[in-house]
Amino acid sequence: MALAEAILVCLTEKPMSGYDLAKSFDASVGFFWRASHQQIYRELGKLRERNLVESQEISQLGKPNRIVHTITDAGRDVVRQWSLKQPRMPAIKDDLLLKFYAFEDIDMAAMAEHVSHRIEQHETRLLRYEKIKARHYDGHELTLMKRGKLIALEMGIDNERAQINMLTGTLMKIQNLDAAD
Amino acid sequence: MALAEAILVCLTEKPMSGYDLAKSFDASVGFFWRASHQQIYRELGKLRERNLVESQEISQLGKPNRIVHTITDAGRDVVRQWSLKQPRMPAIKDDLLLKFYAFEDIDMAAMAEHVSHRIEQHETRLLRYEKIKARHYDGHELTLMKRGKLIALEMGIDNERAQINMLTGTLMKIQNLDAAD
DNA sequence: GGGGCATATGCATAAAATTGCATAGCAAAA
DNA sequence: TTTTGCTATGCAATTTTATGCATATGCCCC
Repeated sequence: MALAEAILVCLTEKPMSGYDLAKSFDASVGFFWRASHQQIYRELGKLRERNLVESQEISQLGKPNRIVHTITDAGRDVVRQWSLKQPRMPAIKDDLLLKFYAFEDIDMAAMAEHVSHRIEQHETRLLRYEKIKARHYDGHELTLMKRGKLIALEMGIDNERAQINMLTGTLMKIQNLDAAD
Repeated sequence: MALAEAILVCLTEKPMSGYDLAKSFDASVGFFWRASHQQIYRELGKLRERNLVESQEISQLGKPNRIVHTITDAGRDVVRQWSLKQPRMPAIKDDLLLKFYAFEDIDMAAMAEHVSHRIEQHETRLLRYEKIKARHYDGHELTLMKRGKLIALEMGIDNERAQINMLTGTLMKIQNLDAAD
């Protein structure tokens, strides 16, 4: 249900087309809310019907027309109301953790591989977030909106660091296990 | 798709009824894979059709009959194959993080409330995991399967601690922001 | 004797998410 | 010159997840 809110939140910053939103989801919001362009287009239709966004077609030379969506006052109201509600605990669905539960029926070398790979992915993300922080926040004047985003970004950075630590520890445990046999 | 595998993994330990599985999902596996009993019953039907589990009805006095499901050799094979595949990065969907992106349209007191509440939830979980560890693992002889589960449990514990740290830092940032205005 | 709780399984429906397909024009590289 | 990639939007089908309802028995407590 909160895809609607995720889109509205993005539009509080500036009007965007579906394509912009999809990119935005890939780049920034995507860390904590993933959505495909199909989902976004469908949801935009619903939002328009509920009068939470207004849509305007803009002609472009050499490119297909773009439809730019602007959040309405009613849309902002929905965001405000939603912000008061308790966010629910995110449901984790992690294949990797699950594999530890089948330790007897599993290839241990593959398992170590998986963990190493996961560490690399978190390191890539960490690097990306740190670059964003350095480029867009350090030494910049911060509006209230930017402060909020910065906090979220720093939460992301903290989280990546924590994951890397945890997984590094896990990798050592697996290797010790291997040595003991 | 991996609900099937989650169930099979649980059944590698011992045969269980749908009800047992649902409880198991609530208690242990549930940290990284949540599923309702309806989902589980439906999936069990599919697993039976694919001959990955065998089901046997057992009469009980005073209680409804229970249907106990046992993993087959084919089922174990599926688990083994699945364990070789790279687990995908879990998709995070977190309302709370999203709210930081709408900082201008949001009630700051409510925000602090949300973060505090989230901290409490993580503390509750942490306590539960530590209890399980003390009761079932510390000072016990560890089979290979138990070692795997212990690693997963310790990952859970690490994770809860990290979340609590992160959120505590976040709470302070929000309060400083408030004081600055 | 009634209400609530735990055991035990399942259907029906609705909402949400994923995946594949389709279109269409321009630009740059191979 | 063909292919690849980016901009830009969307339908259709399927899968997954969530929510509410339905049933049946027995236990414990008030």
